[in-house]
Amino acid sequence: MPPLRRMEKGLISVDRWTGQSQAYFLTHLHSDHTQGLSSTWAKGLIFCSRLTAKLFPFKFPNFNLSLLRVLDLGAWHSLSLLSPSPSASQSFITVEVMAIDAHHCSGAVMFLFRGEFGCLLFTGDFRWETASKRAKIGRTMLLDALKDDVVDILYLDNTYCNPSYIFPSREAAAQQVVDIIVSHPEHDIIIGIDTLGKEDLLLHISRALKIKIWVWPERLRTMHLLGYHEIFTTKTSLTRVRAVPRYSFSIETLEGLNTMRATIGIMPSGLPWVTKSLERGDKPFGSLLTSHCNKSKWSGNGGNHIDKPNANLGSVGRFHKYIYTVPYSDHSCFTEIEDFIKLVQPTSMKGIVSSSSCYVDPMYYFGCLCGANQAVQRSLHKHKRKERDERVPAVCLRTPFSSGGAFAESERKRGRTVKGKHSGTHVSRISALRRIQRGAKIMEDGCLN
DNA sequence: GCGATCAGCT
DNA sequence: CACAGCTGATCGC
Repeated sequence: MPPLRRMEKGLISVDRWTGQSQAYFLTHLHSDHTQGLSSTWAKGLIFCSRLTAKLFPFKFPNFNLSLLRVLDLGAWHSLSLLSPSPSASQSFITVEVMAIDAHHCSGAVMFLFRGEFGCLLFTGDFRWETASKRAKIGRTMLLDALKDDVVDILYLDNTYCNPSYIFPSREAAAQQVVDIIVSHPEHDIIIGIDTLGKEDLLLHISRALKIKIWVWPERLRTMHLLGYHEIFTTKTSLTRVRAVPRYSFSIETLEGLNTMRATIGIMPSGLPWVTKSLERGDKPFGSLLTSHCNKSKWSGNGGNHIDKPNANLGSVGRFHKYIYTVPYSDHSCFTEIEDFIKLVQPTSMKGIVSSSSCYVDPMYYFGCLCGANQAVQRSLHKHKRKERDERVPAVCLRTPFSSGGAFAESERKRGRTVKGKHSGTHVSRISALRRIQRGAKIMEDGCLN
C-alpha cells in the first residue's frame, strides 16, 4: 500500500502531528516534540497530562482547548476507535492507555498502550533515576502498570544511549551548582535554562540558599502556572541569581556582564557545551573539559568514537574563566537506560531520538536484554507472551532511518539527501534529518512509524 | 499581513 | 556536534 494511503488510516500518533490519525498523544511541550502542532490545530483530540494541558495555552495561544483530553497519571483510560480492519469497517476497537511520569520536564509523561496491536511503551523523553523518592514512586507505578503485560515494543529515549554518557543524579548535580554559587559569594550568577524544564534545579538552589531566583517575564508566568508563586521574581534587585534563556548565554554575554559586575555563568547540561569562540580555537580555561573542546574527538569517524570513555561528563567543568558546566540532565544517562530496559524487559525496542550526531540503536548495547534473550527471566510471563506473539507480527517498526518509509518519502520531497550509514549498522550519522520530530504513529495494521 | 517552513545560530 | 530553543528570511495565501 502506498505510504500516503496508509497515513490516511493512522490509528494513533505520539508526538507526531503530520498525517491523519484517530487520536493524538503529546508527551511534553518541548518544541522538538510539537513540530507541526500549532494554535490552529483541528485534526483531532490530543491526550496529555494535566500539567501539560495547563501549560498548553501558554505555548499555543488561542488553541481550541476543547480538543485536549487530560490523562491522569497511573490510571488506565479506554478509547474507542474505529476499527482499521477493512472487513469490519463500522466496528470499534478498544485501545487502553496509561500516562506515567517521565521525570523529564514539568508535565512530561510516558504512554503505555494496550490494544489489538499488542503492548507498546513510548517513553517520550525521560529520566530514570533510582534513589529519589519520586523515582521510587515512578518505578512502582510502572511495575504496577506492567504487571499483566509484556511490552512488545519499547520506544525509548536514547539520547544518551552510549556508555560514555555517565552523570550523577539531578539532586547531586543541583548540589554542585549550589556549591559553585556558595564559593562565589560576591558574584552575580546566571544559569542557562530553556522555556520549560530544570525547575527542580532552581527550586533546589532557592531552598538551599534561601534566595529568590530571577527569571524573565514569560518564564515567571510559566512558574506561576506550575504553582511556584513565591520563589521567582523579575526584579533584579531582589537576588544575585538569575536564570536566563539558554540562547542568550554565551561567553560574549558573560564578558559583557563582567564589565559591570563580577558574574559567573553556570550551564546545566548532560552534553558537553562548546561555544563558537571555543570552536574558533580559543583555549579552554583550565583542563577539565579539554576532551569536550577537542572537536575531533566528537566528530564521528565511522562510529569509532562511541566506546571512547569520557571521564569528564560526570563532574563540574570550567572551560572559561566565567563559565562552569554542571552535568544536570533531564534525560537518562547510560546506566539509567540500562536499568529501565532491565525493568521493562521489552520484546523489542527502538530509539526515538534521531537527531543525535552519534545516534546509537539501543539494540546495539541492550538487545541482549530483549526478547528471546530474556526467556529465563520471562518464564512467569510465558503464556501471556505466547498469546502476544501470535498477534504481534502485525506490529512493524518504522524509524526515521528505514528506507522507503514515510519519513524518507517526505525528506525526498523536500529535496534533501539522506547521508551516512543506514540503520542496519549500530551507529547512524544522519545530519540531514536533524530537525525531524521525535514521533511515532500506530498504523491500521499495527505498524508504528 | 499572516502562518508555515527553513536557514542560521547559540 | 546540539539537551532545546530563538530570530529572521522566504513562500504561499
